Amino acid sequence: MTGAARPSGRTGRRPGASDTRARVLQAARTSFGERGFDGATIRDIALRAGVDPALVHHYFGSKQQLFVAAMELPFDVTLTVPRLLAGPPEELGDRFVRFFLELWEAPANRSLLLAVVRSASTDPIAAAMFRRLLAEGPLLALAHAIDRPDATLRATLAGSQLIGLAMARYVVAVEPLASASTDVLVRALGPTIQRYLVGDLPNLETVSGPVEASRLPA
Amino acid sequence: MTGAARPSGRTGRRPGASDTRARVLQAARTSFGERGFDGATIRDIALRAGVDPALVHHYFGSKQQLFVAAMELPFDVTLTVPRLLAGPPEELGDRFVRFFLELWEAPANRSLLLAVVRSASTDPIAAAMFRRLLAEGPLLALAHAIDRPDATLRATLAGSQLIGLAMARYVVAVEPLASASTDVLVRALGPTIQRYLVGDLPNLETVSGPVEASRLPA
DNA sequence: CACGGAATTCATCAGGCGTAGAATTAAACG
DNA sequence: CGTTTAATTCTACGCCTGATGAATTCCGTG
Repeated sequence: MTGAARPSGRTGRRPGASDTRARVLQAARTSFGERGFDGATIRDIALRAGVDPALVHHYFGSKQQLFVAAMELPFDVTLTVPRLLAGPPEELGDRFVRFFLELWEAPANRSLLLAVVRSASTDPIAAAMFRRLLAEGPLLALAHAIDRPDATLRATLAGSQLIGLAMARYVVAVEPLASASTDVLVRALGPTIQRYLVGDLPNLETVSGPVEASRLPA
Repeated sequence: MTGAARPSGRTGRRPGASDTRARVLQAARTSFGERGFDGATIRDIALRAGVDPALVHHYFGSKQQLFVAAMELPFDVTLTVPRLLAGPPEELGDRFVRFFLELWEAPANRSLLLAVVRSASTDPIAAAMFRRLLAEGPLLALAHAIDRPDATLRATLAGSQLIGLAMARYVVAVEPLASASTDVLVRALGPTIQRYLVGDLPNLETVSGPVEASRLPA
């Protein structure tokens, strides 16, 4: 335990160094992660950080700005792309699923990711983050690196499966998915991701024929 | 347009027959669908129904009870199971994906389904509905009808892919998934669902060996 | 040691929320 | 026609929310 840090009782600046800003950010991630953007309250976040609610505003301005600040990813996702591409190409799906699960299993990331997913359903800014993670993150980079047609569609297809896994396993905790081991999930989902990214997706546009032609501007 | 039905202005019972209850339910579905349980307000629902907010309480008691009443499925899902089992077994995945998409594309169901998904992230009752739809709905019935091991895991795996599709396509509208045609999606997701339900999922429990044994009570 | 600026709290505001009860009107029933 | 019952609105309470501005205490610099 970090020792729940109650409000100071006395007014004015506290003696000693201050990691308050970081504590507020962590409290925000926890609260947003548990209740989503709308459900979380500045008062609750301040309480968890052991701080007066007004201080949160002093640091971050508004609830939205606090959310944006708290949702900054603590690492660079693009760095993971080469690591995923290394290794046998036919196991790429497995590697990605494992990477995705390790991301979620780490407690440091967990509440942040939960917060984005929980909030994306109702908050437009969170929805934009969500869309960016799913459609412009490492999935798209991978899909482009593998040089097959329909890269963006492939990336979002894979993303949809992974988001569904996150929803079922972490957000609403559907059994037996929620308690399944990482290995089981890799074996179950790996081939799916593999097929979406590099496999044959039959006739994705051929059938609807003239549609694309008419979509082109003159 | 249904002709936005403003509040009557005069107090007391209105002359003529009254479809108010149904209009409130429909307004509730729309509002819950757009903003989720927390985001929707009784005042907004009443406004859409052209009615005083107090009437909503008079009919349904509380916001939670209104939600439950509004989320009643307008059809019997179990009836669809035999229809899905009929036809070539190797196309079962395709049929299910098509069935799922038709469900969502119908405007009558759309807002209701959106409401459940949007609310499941934060409201426990909605989360329970969500879990029930995903783990006890037609997917589980199908998985049991096909007689292979790990039926519940198979059902939730398929469910996770479909929920992910719903999130990406309908809730946050990730392109190009949101604009993809039904046919494209059936061709892309059909084989995934097929594999989850009836395919070979290698070594799902063999590896972790003693785990289940020790889980059994004496 | 003096002083400016940063950190922290207090008190408070205006607004929206779910909910409750009383009052009013129309329909249903005998 | 009289009475009961259902439908509808009005008014309002109490609570919680995000936000603001002034007051207090400490740190850092000269």
